[in-house]
Amino acid sequence: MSSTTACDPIALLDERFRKAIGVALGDESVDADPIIKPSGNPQFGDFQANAAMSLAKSRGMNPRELAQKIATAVDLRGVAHPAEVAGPGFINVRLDLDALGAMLGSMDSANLGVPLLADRWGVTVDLCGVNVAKQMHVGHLRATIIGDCLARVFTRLGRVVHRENHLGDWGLPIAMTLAALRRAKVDLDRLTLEDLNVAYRRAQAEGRHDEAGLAAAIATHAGPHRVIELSIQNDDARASIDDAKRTLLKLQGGDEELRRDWQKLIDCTMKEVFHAARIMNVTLGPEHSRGESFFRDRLGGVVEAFLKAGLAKEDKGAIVVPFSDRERPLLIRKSDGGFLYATTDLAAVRFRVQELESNRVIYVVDARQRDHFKDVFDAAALIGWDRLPDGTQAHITHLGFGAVLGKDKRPLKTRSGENFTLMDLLDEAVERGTAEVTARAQDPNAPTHGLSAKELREIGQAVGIAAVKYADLSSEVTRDYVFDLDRMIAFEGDTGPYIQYAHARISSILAKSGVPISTIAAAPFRVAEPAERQLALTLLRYGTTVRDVADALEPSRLCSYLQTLANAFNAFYQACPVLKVEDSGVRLSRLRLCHLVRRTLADGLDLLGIVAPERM
RNA sequence: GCACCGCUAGCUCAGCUGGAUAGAGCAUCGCGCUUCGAACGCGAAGGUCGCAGGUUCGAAUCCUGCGCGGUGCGCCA
Repeated sequence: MSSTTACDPIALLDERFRKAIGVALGDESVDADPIIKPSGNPQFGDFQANAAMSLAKSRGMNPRELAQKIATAVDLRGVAHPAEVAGPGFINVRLDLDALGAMLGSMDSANLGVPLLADRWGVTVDLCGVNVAKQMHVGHLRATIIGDCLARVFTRLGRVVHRENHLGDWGLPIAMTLAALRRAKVDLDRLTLEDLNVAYRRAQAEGRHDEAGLAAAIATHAGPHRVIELSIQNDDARASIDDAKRTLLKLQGGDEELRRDWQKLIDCTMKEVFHAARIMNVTLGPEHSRGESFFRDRLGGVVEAFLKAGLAKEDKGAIVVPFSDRERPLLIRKSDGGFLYATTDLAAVRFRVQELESNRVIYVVDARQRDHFKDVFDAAALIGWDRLPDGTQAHITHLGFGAVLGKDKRPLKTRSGENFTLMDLLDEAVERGTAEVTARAQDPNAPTHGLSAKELREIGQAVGIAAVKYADLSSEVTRDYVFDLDRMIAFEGDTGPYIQYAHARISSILAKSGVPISTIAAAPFRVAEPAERQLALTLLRYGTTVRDVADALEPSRLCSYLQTLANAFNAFYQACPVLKVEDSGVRLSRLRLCHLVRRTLADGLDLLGIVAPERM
């Protein structure tokens, strides 16, 4: 028995029932999934095996009879009470108290029952995805914290993780902004992100001129938005576009002065990105930045490789990669010889798989780019860039998250009517969190009473940011994102602060007990009360939950788990006295349960990138 | 025109390879602190799971069609 199954009742029961099914069907070589699940209702026990019904169906047997055979054959000695058959063929299992205690003891180790995945290859997570010269908006919140969470989870599972912040730092838009700033003779050393953002938008507006693009958009039934967008143009654009193109050529040519100015735009942008990352408790620094410019010398090679492999062809002066199963090809070189973001993305796929040696690449990017990534990934597969040097197949996934809109389905606005930026959201969250914490600290009985304003603000930030991050991470990634500040920064119910609160309560109990941790950690578990049992069973699901989050790329499962655990603790705490209970054995057992819950909550919150204060 | 995503309680959402009576939170109505932290717990009420067929012992879940909403669709990124 591995250290993981030692504290995972489902894995243990799976093993036992697998054998029993072979025996019951009279064929020892049968290896069918017993389908072990937690019981939906405590009256049916702790777990159920649901395999008998489907197995009986495919073999033309009576489901209840087969269930009975399996229940008789299964060896649950030292694990659970005898299995019972119910309903159309459910097999119910109730764990033995000693076994439950032993499993808890096994979980109460350094890794909390989280399995280590032995895999020498890396996992690359494409996250954040900011554009130079643009303010971060609430959409970047998702790309940043979902990516950060997954990176933490894979790291926790023992994988080597590469965080890749694929900056939009190259190409015509940046050149346009740079050219516009230079024309306006703006002092780039005193640049603010707001100046940059304004210049970016103005440059974009000025540069909208694209007759060829418009014709193509109409001819290929492009969406109405695109057609309208391309239609609103004027001839003045020609001049600024030309200026931008000249600037881009000089920049690409290595012009020293231009290169320095370009770097100033990046520095100005990233300063705020890293600031936001610190506030959000996201692990993201300069070492994770690898922008489009990094790949600029590889773009020609990408096109050549496709041409050489016979996978690309010329079409109307451009180079495209056609697909057999759809009309739309992937454009990798424009008719004017320039490259596109598809070219860059192909270079990045190749780099991530073959140079970073990742057999798992996850793109946490807006769902609207689904078609684009499908094309890029398919093209990469055609040419074999989805395989590591030794031939190992890499799994490349676009984790597309939904649009971020207000209740009115329009872009978010602040009270003053400006665009709602990420910093606006974070500032508001920290402010409200601090106000909440400060208000509660006024109570003389509050554990936070008497803390300094600085301390209260630190806690307030942790609480406010937890509210925002939890609200985002707890809903299904792929769904559209309906943004409501008041609900997002809520502190009651199904929220991040609810989980933090449980953690703080436990920290307080443990401190108040005066019992050394070493004594607590050595106490035998004595799980008797229903609320204790429920809490114990919930605890034991932690390891598989973390693994499931990585498999499914769904942070919301971890949120849901932690919410259930905190809830089970609160119910337990209500029903079972800890410090006040007479029996010292029970008291120590409950303290150890508290300690294990605290560690699990802290670990889980950390995987979400949420700080768990001792007091709040 | 084609493709993709979504539709579950008044609101916001869970629902894990099809399983027992579809679950939370918010809001509403009750109950519980001379305090092991009430940012909590217990209970009540609230649902033709978009609609219609189909598959089967069993469907919110799988298949088909339709409706509504959103998004995307070659020289921007």
